[in-house]
Formats: sequence, structure tokens, C-alpha cells
Amino acid sequence: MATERPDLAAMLYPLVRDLIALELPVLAAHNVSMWGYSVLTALDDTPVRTQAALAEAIGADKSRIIGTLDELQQAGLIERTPDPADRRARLLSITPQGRKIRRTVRKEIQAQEEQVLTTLAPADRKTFVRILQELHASR
Amino acid sequence: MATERPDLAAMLYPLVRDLIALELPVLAAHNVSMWGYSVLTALDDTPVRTQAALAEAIGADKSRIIGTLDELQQAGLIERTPDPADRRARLLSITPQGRKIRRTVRKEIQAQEEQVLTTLAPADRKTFVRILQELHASR
DNA sequence: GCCTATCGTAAGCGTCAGCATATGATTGCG
DNA sequence: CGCAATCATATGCTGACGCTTACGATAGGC
Repeated sequence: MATERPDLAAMLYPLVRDLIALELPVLAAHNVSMWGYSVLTALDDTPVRTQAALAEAIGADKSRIIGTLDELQQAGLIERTPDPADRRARLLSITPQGRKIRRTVRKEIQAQEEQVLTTLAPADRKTFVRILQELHASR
Repeated sequence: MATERPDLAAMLYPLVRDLIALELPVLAAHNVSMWGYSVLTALDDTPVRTQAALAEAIGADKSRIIGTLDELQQAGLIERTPDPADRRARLLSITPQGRKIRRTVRKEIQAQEEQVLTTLAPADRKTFVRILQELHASR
């Protein structure tokens, strides 16, 4: 029973901090904000949805996400078409260009991430990512 | 080569979010702020130091940490004594009471944390914590 | 057909973080 | 001695976030 360890959050937070610091330059290079990237990711993984649902999915505020969507739309990375079935709602979808950018950015980000894991043994590195994926999938 | 996975940050961030949500009630129950707990932890692990160094150690702003120190001092959880060798500096130390609170809080927090990990197989749970500790130690 | 709920949008609120700057006490170098 | 550096502290700025309220358009139950 190893009670003598730092809290999970105390260990994870600096890690996330580092990761974000690595991500920012990549995002900036592609003119995408963190929220923007978050939106692209969500839309690429699970296409259509309503804005409120999208906001909740990425843990953002319904009203604060609008500016982000405006930018993305103006940049041609997403489309916002009125739902013919319910004209209150806007169907959100990622454009081919948006998909392309999202995947490029992801590739670059994941390359950066390796830096953070370099101190780990290769086996541990794989295990860590695997367990993390499980944790993430089970939310 | 499993390129098809979410970014580390995308998986870690919600996790940290959840963890913090679990921590807040515990901290509130003991009248300690997040920063305060962070300070107590740092001081308990590595006793004396100067305020600027402490601030940097916990990733806080040098000036924004002062209010936290004031509160902790007033609550009798830390001591701020002028360094006799350099009267500009204040030697920071945790009091027995502060140490007691810190350890109580940590115990309760770590109990909460288990909830987040319940979806993992027991073996994975241990492995995850172990790797995380390695990552944390190698910073 | 009405009333309530939902959706996107806009605006305002208080909070908090990071950043910069200023000041007063003190130190240490030259 | 005197000057630059260091430390704790105070303060103000800016930007982000979460939360709340309001509003117009629209749907859907009754």
C-alpha cells in the first residue's frame, strides 16, 4: 500500500501544463485556437451535432463557443447549415479542409508529445498511453 | 504504430478536471484553497525556502502567492519568520498543525481519486500510478 | 391556436490568472 | 561609502473563463 505518493492531480497537472506548452506553437502555426482545435477534433470524430451538444462534449460553455465557431466557419474549416428538420438548430460539420488541418495538427502535436515521454522506458511509454486510452474511453 | 489515438492532453485534461472536482469539496471542508494546499504540500516535502522559490516551485506567481501565505499564516498552518542571516527574506515552514491538515487532506483526496480509477483493472491501476510517479519525478 | 421549451446568439457579471511595475527594506560588491 | 541587486509586498492591467439573463426564431405538446 503505497500511501506515500503525491496526489494524482499534483502529478498530472504539471504534465498537462507541459503538454499544452508544446501544443501552443503548433496550433499557432496553423492559426487555430485551442478551442478551435477541440471543436475540429470533436467534429471529426463524431460528425453532425447541435451546438449545445458540441459545447457540452468539449466541456465548454454554450455561449462562449460561438466566437470559436464563427472563426472556424470563416476560415472554411467547418460548416454551419440550418437543420431542415429543425430550423432552430444548426448542423455542424467539418469540411475537408478542416479535416486536413485537424489531422496535420494532430500529427505534429503527437510528435511533440513524445518529448514528454522520453524519460520513460519504451514499454512503459506504450503501457501508459494504453491505460490512458482506457481511462479516457470509459468516461 | 497506433497513430490513431487522441492527443495526450485531450485525454489528460478531462481527467484532471474530474480529479479537481473531487478535490474541491475536500479542500473546502478543511478551509484550504487549492493554492494553499499546494503550498502546504511543497513545504511539507521540502521545508525551508524563500517565498520566490516557493512560488516558482508550485508554478504560481510570486506576487499572487502572498495572499495565500497570509491566510495560511493566520490559520496557523505555516510560519513566516525573518531570516536572521538575510533579513529581507522570510523563512517559510509548515507548522505541526499545518502538517496534520495537509496529511489529512491528502488522505481524503487520495481516497477520492480511487473513484476515477475504478474502471481500470487493479493491475493497470497500480501500473498507471507507478508510471505517473516516474514521469513526475523526472521533471 | 397557445403556451412552454429549445436553439443560437448577445451581453454583462464576478473571479482569477499571468504579466508588469513600483516601493521600501536590506544586502553585498567594489 | 555608495550603487546595484534581491526580497517581500502592493497594485493595476489585460484576457479568459464560468455563469446568468435576455431575446428572437422556431417546435411541439395540448
